[in-house]
Amino acid sequence: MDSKIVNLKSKLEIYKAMTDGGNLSDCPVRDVIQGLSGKWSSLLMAALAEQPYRFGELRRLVPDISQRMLTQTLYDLQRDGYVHRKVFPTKPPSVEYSLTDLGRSMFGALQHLLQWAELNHDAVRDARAGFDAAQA
Amino acid sequence: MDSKIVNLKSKLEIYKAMTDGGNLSDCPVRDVIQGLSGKWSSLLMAALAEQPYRFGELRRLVPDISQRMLTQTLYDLQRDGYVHRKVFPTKPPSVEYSLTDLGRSMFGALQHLLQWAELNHDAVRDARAGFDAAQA
DNA sequence: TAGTGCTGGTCTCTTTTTGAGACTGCCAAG
DNA sequence: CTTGGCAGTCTCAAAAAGAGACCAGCACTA
Repeated sequence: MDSKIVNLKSKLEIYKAMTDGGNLSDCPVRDVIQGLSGKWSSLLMAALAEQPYRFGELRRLVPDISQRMLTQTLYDLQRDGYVHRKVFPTKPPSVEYSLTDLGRSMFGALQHLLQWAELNHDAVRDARAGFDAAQA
Repeated sequence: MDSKIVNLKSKLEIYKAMTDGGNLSDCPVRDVIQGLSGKWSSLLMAALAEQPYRFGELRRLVPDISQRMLTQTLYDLQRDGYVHRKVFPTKPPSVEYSLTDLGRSMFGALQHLLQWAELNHDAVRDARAGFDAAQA
């Protein structure tokens, strides 16, 4: 049931990479993580990891995202090289979004976290409930 | 150099877990991911995975976080059960933050993503630069 | 021929979240 | 007696996100 951790850097080194020796505003690791830490990024990555989707399909698949945020999140994911945007010159034109190789590679890493969330969400729920009860 | 993926669910299943069969606003997986998707959560988790820190130490360690967001992010992480907050009754009282077992477990999963970011940030940078150039 | 709907968005307005920084109370050192 | 460290809170401004109207172009329908 455990997933093996192979060749990971020490925790110390990971943290160092995120502070980048003081050059905080330009730290590349934080820069990359920032792009993934939006509210909708991981959800859309998970959807597109399953299969390519069109704009309207994604909208129906994730009904509680606003059109504005769907547009913008897809734009950001495309800009960072995770998502490919292909326009078909039909009438009206349709647009298909799919993962790039880089996107699939990144999702391979993100997947661990999503998996953890699925396996442990009741522990988090319990912690939250207990904390709120103790505060009251 | 590759890290082995053991016993991961199919991509389809992960996405399904995030949509939870239509029960979107109450989906536990999205709920958990939401708590981690803040701007500072992963950075503070990485710091505390290295060693316990006090409030002021964290503030100096991450100089570009505002005091308000440091307080609030630590509060949220504590509420979700990842972080333990221990008050020492010195004068003035000092407060130490450390990871719980749940927090360490979660960081084990998060670590893959941080590691990926470190290994691939130049690819993302390149993609971004290329995209911006193409837009201009 | 007028109305309806689908395509993938943009625009504006309001609400929420975040950031910057002043302020608190307590105590110890200089 | 002023200064500084401790761990925050409070207020106000700026940025981000959400809600929903609106756009052009074409197909289908009545």
